[in-house]
Amino acid sequence: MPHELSKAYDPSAIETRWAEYWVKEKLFKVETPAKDAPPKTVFTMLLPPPNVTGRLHMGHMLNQTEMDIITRWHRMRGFLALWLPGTDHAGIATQMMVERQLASEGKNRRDMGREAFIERVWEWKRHYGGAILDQMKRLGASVDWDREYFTMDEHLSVAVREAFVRLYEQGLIYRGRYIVNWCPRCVTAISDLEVVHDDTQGKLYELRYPIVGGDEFIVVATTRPETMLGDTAVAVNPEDRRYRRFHGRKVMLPLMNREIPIILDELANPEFGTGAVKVTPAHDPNDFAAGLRHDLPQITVMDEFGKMNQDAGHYAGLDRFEAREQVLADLQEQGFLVGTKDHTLAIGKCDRCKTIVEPRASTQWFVKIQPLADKAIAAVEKGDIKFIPENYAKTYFEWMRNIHDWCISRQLWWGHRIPAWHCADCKQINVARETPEKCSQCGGTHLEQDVDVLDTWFSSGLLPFTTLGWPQKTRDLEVFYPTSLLLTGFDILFFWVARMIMLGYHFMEDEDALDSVPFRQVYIHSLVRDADRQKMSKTKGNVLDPIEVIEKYGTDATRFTLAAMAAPGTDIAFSESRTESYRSFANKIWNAARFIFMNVDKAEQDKVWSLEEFRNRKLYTQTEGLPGFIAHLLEDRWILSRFNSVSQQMHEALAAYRFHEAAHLVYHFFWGEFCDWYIELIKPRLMPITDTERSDARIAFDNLVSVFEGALRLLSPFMPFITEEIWHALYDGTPPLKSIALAQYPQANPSQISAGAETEMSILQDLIVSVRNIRAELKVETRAKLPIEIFCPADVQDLVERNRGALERLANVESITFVADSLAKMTNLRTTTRFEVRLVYEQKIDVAAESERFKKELEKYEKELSNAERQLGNEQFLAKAPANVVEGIRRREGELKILIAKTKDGLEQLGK
RNA sequence: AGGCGCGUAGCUCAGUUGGUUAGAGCGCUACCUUGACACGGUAGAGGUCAGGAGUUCGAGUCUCCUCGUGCCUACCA
Repeated sequence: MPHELSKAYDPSAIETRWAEYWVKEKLFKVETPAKDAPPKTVFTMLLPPPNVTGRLHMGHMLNQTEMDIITRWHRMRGFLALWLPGTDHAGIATQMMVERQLASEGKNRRDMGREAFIERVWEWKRHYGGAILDQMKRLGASVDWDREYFTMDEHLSVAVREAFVRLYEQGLIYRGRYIVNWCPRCVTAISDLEVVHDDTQGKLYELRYPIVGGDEFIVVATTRPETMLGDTAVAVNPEDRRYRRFHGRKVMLPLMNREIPIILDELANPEFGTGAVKVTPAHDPNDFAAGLRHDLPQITVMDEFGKMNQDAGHYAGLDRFEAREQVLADLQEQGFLVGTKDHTLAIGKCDRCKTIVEPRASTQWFVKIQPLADKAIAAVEKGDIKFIPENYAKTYFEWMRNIHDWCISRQLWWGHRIPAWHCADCKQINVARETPEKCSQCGGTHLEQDVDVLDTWFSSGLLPFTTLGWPQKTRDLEVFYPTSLLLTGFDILFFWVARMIMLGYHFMEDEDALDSVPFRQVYIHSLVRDADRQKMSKTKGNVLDPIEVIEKYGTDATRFTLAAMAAPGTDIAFSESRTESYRSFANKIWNAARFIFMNVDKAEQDKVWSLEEFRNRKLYTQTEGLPGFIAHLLEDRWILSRFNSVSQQMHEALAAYRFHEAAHLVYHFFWGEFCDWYIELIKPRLMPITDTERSDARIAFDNLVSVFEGALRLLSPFMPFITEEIWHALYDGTPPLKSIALAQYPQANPSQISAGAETEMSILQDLIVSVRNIRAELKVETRAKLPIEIFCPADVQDLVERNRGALERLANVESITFVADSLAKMTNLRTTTRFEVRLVYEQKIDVAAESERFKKELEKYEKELSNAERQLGNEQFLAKAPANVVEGIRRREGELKILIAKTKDGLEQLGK
């Protein structure tokens, strides 16, 4: 038996099967086109590489669903669509993960040594690193798995070294001692972006420092009293008169009994606190800068673990927070603590482990960012890169224009090791692509590679071109760069997007690429929140696991939910009730298929219709409309018109990344038009008896299957699984292509759009709904067929005559009588501007309810009429509004007058 | 401190350049197991678009203010 579809739609029974099939058959593999190959329009997109330690969350799923819809759409439109997947080695995150694992075995990395540890991480990666990509396969992501990359792959590592060396040679990478954000738990420097700020209730302590050679004091304020151990000055503002007498004096630093100068510096803001500020150059960025201006010594009082060191006097060995308490106690005891105030401050914490970050002077590698930023700003200003929604460009500019140099060295083991070798003999730094044999300056051979690794984002910032083979001049780079689109969340706008723009622009300009931007468009999607609009977070415990949702409702329904809720620029409050309803939608599609297949099978048996002939028409290769569609009857002309209108609108929606609009369009078309009306209208034609009927049935089947097949293609990027399953079944398991994903996406054929058919259909629908409506109102028994009377103009009468059967069947009508006079004074009536229809039914009606309804209607009409009249009476309006708007209102005014008169008649009649 | 966003039906959300009667899903009410589907069908109720002022012939849509709410950025001790 052909067309086998199980009775109930069960996503779990089909989805894993197709997911595996797509991967196994390498359906989305993209061969590099040969030089002399006929040119094809190319669509390239990079998957934002998830952390290799990652597990799929709703944000990923939204991101990937949107990317997949866009990629599948382009592929079906005939583009050479390359979607490149991969994972990120995620320095800190991965190292932490493995360290935790080691800890549970009672080991730690320092005991193991660097090499053994790294080997252990690789081992971990081999075992667990593919998890998130396996989850992706389950989503149906149509990536080219043969091109999967890992940011620590050999060829990507070569590219990273190349990029580093070039930037160094260009003077855009330097090494120096500066204040950086230091995480004492991760024991590494982190960039500004990796610090998250939390408003915290803290204290502001006021300390008094005695002036040397007198009995006066100067009072300074601090939130981190333990750093006073490293103070090397006190600053006052040169303009601040209060402290004029202290200019040139020194203070005795309490506890440490060290004389330190009073300096004059803008650092001190006379408006804040006492106007005097302690200066700790080794532990505060502002103080650090002031220290350089005044040539102050830097005294580091903490070690890399956040413990006080030997320069912290007898506090050495204490943890920084213990030291704080101890210092305060001692200051208090010795009378130097003069005040404690509540103070809220945005305290910086490590993005990874939430440990309070310690600003710390240390030697690090930096990228001199301004020259790169300038070009990257220009690229967006010029429109070479477009942000969608546009307002993200603002955020981008805001950040780029206030950018600081980028600290790219990390004191980790897992990552790309910095390609710099220190000469033990002459201290020369040798930056090189390959491990150097001897020092370039002194020729010595005692070279040690720098121990630091690069910030993870340094390598991911290069991906748009390194994944295509850079630094070699590959054919891939020629064909696929620049990528077409970057689709990602705003949370990595600065981390990743901005850096890709800076680095892509920089390096690909070097390559003299025709277009050096890494991507032409950036679509920023919104955050997926929970049903209560709360941000999903592990600590809140409100994280929805996409895999669980998929298991409950199916991947298609979950994908569709995300697409349907993904209006650009607004967050998504994910609600399972929506997913439930889209599972119903999938079920509807399933059952429509079953209905069609059931009839098709019978028609084939009866030799009424032939799948083979249908197959030969090759609809799936057609780009425009539904070729071969024969439309004499209204429902056929109408559904063809609707199909093309919807195709057109979907194209516009997808081109603008308006996923929710596209989803709603296809949903409404399939359910509200194709199923609710078209299938219902066509049903009688599917069971022919006479020869005439048989020949019409052939047309009916052709049309039914054509529209259905077209609708599957429209739906396919959104719901790839169910459409694949049904499409294969439609062709008896031997489809003309390996996948619906390789078929053509329907595009509108304007000549198949018929305003006339759509208008006529809407009148017929109104008529049917009106009769049903009267029946419901009168509580007519469901099965009872009743006569109706219609008063209407000749064209509507003609329309009804042509579709008499449909009206009778769908509205449960026994007979139709056209009357010559208005029915306005009759009961059981519905009135529109095109017709009056009355149900012939002798039964007491609920006069009160009926007149209530009339009154309500009347009120509505009158309000609208007064609005219309007001506008039409306004000369300004007539003069300035466009003609079609005026004309529309004028026409509506006429209609309203008629409706009001008729409704009044009806009311009067009820009164009798 | 700056910047961005949100407030539309009971709930969750749409509503692109201002233009005729503001939509969807869920929920709710009534009826219906009709040969694809109760994950269904038919009909229905439900909104002074947070509040105020302004621009305009015309504002859910543009401007300003107020209230409520969320987020991002920032080196104020």
